[in-house]
Amino acid sequence: MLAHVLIYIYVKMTWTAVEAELRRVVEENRRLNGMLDELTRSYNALYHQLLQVTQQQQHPHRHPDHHLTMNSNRSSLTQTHRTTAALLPTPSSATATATQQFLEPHASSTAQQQTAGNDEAGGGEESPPALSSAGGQGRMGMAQDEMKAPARENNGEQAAADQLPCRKPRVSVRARSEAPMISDGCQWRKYGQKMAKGNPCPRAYYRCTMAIGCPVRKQVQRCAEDKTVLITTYEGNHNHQLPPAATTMANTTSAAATMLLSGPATSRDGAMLGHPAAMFHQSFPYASTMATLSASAPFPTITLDLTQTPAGAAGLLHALHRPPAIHPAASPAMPFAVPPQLAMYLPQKAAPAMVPTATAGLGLGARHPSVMETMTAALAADPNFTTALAAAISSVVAGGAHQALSTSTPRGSGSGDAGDNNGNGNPAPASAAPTSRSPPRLATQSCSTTSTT
DNA sequence: CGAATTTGACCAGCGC
DNA sequence: GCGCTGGTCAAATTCG
Repeated sequence: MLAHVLIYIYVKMTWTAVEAELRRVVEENRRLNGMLDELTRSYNALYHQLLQVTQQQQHPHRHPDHHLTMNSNRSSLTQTHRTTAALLPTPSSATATATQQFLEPHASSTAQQQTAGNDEAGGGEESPPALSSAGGQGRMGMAQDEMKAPARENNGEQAAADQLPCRKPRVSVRARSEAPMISDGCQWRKYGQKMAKGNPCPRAYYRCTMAIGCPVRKQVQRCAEDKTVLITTYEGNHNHQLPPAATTMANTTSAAATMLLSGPATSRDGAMLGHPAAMFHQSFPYASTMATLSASAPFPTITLDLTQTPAGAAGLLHALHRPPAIHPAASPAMPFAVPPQLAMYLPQKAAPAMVPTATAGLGLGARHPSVMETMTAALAADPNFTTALAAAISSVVAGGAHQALSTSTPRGSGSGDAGDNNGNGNPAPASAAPTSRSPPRLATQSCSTTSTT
């Protein structure tokens, strides 16, 4: 009898917690919907402005200079592939296309094909199915063309890419690490080392060996100014399934890049008020200090700087776990897409992985501690964060990840998902309300990093 | 002995 | 055209 009463009380409490969480999620969802409407309206306005400008100017080669703001880059790069906004199907898809094109001509062409049935094939190069399909299929599709060109033939592909106005984009991660190379879950084989100009430290070249013919390369180099800073630059798309550890890093970079692409540079542009960039930047003002995008020729490069102030790093981590909703695979309704380049890191199974209210960080960290070591390094200096981290570890150790997922412990452990969310590494937007950046979230993120140290 | 790393050579792009 | 630089290759070497 007593057991029944206890069970009843337990269920009651749990239900109350669930209800509270549900209300919060609904509220957040409403807020995001409003944001989405706002974005759509802004894009419509911008689209018409762009059309007007295009009609007025009629300049085929408008932006020969690569050193432009991100806005300019997008437009110029887009125009390089196709003839300006006249081809842009709809404001929303156009934006996605522009973003994709900026980073990956291959995928952009696909996106264009899908949206407008236009088969320009992105300036002549082959156009794999790419990101059109959600998650891993998209990635695998993207890699198909590259699979055709193992080893040597990659040169040919690269040569073809070289002819493109927009070469393969890169994702660069700056992090403090004593290790010669950060562990990102993939297997790499060193194939070269060079002394780069202006840096006493050699630059090492690695290629992914997790699959035959995987075209992904990465460069590792220590920062000249601060040799404790390790700069890792990724290039290319994997043609194979990524281990969860790899997807972790991937999610980090992809989320940051997504945020970035819609962010800093554009927000500087007054005309872009209402742009998702501006909006996201309002939410994550620190992002501009943590991530930068450079389209300086020939590689557009997204740089994630995890070496800066702990507060900023923590903020970035917050942000990194927020944008999943803007990933096309996860939320096709959003008007802008994750960069295909970064999509290589995205989870193979996007939808199932999107566990609501789950904080990616915990799952990531719980599974692959070493992956987040760079962030750990950046964050370790913050005492408050360390405290939160310790709390998170305690809760996880005590309750277990899955229990943490259950709503029996309303907020704190509720943010933890040590489960499959990893594949995605991103929490549902509902759990990522800017206003509800609760310590548990921080803690869970830190948790992922702790195990690395 | 096979796999991984090292390292000098080669090639292509770019600026002058 | 020439030199510089980044990126890659492949033979030699090292490692497990």
